[in-house]
Amino acid sequence: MARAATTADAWNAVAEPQRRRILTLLRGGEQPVTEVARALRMDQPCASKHLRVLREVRLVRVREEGRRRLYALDARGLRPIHEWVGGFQRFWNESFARLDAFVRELAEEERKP
Amino acid sequence: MARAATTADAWNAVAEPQRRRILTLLRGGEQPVTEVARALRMDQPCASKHLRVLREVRLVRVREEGRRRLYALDARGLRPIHEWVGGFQRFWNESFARLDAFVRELAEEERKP
DNA sequence: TTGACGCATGCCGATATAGGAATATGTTAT
DNA sequence: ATAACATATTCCTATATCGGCATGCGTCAA
Repeated sequence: MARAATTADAWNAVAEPQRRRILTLLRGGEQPVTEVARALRMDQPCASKHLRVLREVRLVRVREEGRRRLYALDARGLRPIHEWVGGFQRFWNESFARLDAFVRELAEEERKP
Repeated sequence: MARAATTADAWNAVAEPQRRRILTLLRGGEQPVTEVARALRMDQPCASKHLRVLREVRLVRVREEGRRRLYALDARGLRPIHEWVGGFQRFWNESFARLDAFVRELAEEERKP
């Protein structure tokens, strides 16, 4: 079995930094492809392809307006990610506490060997 | 350019469901490889490889104890993900009509700084 | 010492990228 | 009808998976 497709789910789609930049940009409102490309300094086919991935996992919606296609954010698919990661919240604070304790321990041993 | 390595960052590491299951399991405390494999019904080499990825992106730490290696959660790398996704929180509960309103609000604030 | 155990790594195969260039499709304007 | 514009798609190449399976390599026990 190969690696999961980027279109498999929001997790895979969002693992790509360019696509995250697109989503961030779209928080400012819907944008046509060319504008996305210009704002993020990528060429148009590249933007189209990333937007397609985002569309397939439903993180963006498209609206046709004349010859342009306006892409808009649909962040609902990010919610499960936020919730899953949120389940670790207490562990990253705890990690700091443990690390601090460990570091102090080391310093203590250093002082009186 | 090919797709980013799974070891490129926490985003890519965590895009794989099996690895997410491992992290969830490790919230219950450190575990040796075989135990991870048993609990998640994967074979040992598979567990080892996933754990290696998680180790390379520093989402887990290893501690050697005799012939076993105890893997422990280090959730700090999840924090940036939580924060980034959290930036979209206001966008997923609201209906899209409200979202439009919000966008206009932003534009308004932009106009008069 | 000889196994048995715990774990990591190597190889294979099928699949899927991301970006770049060229091109196809479709819409508006002249 | 034709040109200009906006977007999507196709072809290409290099690279990296993920799971199975076999194997290598320390470490502990009899």
